[in-house]
Amino acid sequence: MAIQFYNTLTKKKEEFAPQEKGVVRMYNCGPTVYSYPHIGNFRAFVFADVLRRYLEYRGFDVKQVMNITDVGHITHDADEGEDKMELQAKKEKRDPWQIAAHYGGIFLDLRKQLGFADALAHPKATDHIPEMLAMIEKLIEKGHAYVVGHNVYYSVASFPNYGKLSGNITEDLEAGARIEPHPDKKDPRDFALWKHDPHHVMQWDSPWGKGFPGWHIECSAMSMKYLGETLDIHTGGEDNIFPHHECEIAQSEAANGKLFCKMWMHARFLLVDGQKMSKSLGNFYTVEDVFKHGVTAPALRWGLATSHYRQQMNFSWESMQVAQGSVDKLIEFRRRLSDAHGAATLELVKPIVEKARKDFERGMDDDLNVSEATAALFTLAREVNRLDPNPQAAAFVRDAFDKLDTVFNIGSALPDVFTPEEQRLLDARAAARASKNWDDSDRLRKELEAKGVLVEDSPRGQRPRRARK
RNA sequence: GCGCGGAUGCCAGAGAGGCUCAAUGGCUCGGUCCGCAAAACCGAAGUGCAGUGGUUCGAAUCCACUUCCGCGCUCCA
Repeated sequence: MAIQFYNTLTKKKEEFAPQEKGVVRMYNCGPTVYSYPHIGNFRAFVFADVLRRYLEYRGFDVKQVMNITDVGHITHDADEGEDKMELQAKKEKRDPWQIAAHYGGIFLDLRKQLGFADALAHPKATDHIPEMLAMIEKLIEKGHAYVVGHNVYYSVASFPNYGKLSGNITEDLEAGARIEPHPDKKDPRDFALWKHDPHHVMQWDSPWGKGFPGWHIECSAMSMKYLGETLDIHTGGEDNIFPHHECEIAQSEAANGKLFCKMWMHARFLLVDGQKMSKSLGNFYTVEDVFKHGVTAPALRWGLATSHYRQQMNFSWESMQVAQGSVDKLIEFRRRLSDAHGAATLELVKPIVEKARKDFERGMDDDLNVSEATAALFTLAREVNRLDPNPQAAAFVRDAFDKLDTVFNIGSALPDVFTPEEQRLLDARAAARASKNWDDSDRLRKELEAKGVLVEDSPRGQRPRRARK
């Protein structure tokens, strides 16, 4: 069966077929690094990572680029209000460059902690000013942009397809009464490509004077630089659909005369207690907050990844606990496979594995139906546990499971490590058990538990593992 | 106003005409194993797919209307 994804552009599921056989060019809208990323941000990023990993699982060479926006977002309109970077800089009494470096670093570190596959590049807007200027000049040449004073605007009227992604048309927007006439703009829908503002801290020279790039141009310029004029997949949060992605299409297609992207995929918002996460409601959690609650990185990953990306997901601490339980269960399954001593043969186990693989792929092929895919993993675990495989059969299952887990990547193959002190206590407990000294044995187990090491006894001796906390 | 998406068992959450009188986790109860604990496994319980009407031999699944909820419409992943 072919891989199908829901395309925001066509509003239906479509068979996925990249331009170049076996290669996927994917651009993910990344964070604006003005503050700590929250788990809602990470839902979109985890979605992008799982998508990338599944495509790799399916044998594609995925060229993935995720930008880091470190300039240019303005709090209100493309013309007024304060740049968020600069606002935060004032709060922290630092300059915007420091803010960008600081939070950008945190973002990359969290990616690592959450087990993200490395992207081909994480281009920063500030490193690509020349590319943006070149694109703006091209747009002016082609008559899609115009200069007013030291500012440059994109002329929406020059691009008839404007609105094809979001379905927004001018009249509707006006009905929403959000568009106000602007003295410099020929059309209220027009948006800034280059802005002049003497108060702005981050400034660059341009043919139109000192200024800074507009809100959308970075993604057009950078995706073209790293991935070419036509992308196979472009992802982002649902809020990016309009105006951000609509404007990207307008800029890129006007500049290059080519389709900008074939497949648009958007992750829906993460809600908290049924409402959108927002600072004013106080239901705003950073990744760190979640870790502080004792949720492990794999569990957060799992929790964010295993509800369908096009479905609003309701975050709760209970849902995190459920995710933790699921992850622990699968990790435990993986552990047992390394320690198998049952009787079931390879022949018995093979059809179970085959079925799991088939079900897993059928689910993921269908627009990343993660519920079906994870159900296959749990069924695999239960059926294999029931059979109790011999070492050879277990090794076969283990290899298959590890392959499947490259998609959700809960890190189940990572061994537990114990400190010398913990190892000493474990040895002592093993000795106590050998002489049936249950009092010492139980005492040592408690001691180990306090250190975060859980010990389970089996007919073949004790089995220690690190508590997932 | 315009445009999306949703309402499934105690909870989370799949299923999009018959193979599903509802996958998979969790929860509860009983059991196997077992020094204890844990894990694993086995079994049981519970409900009937928001409501109404329709299409059909047959509907969570299609159509219509109703009710409720969330999101977008230049801050946002």
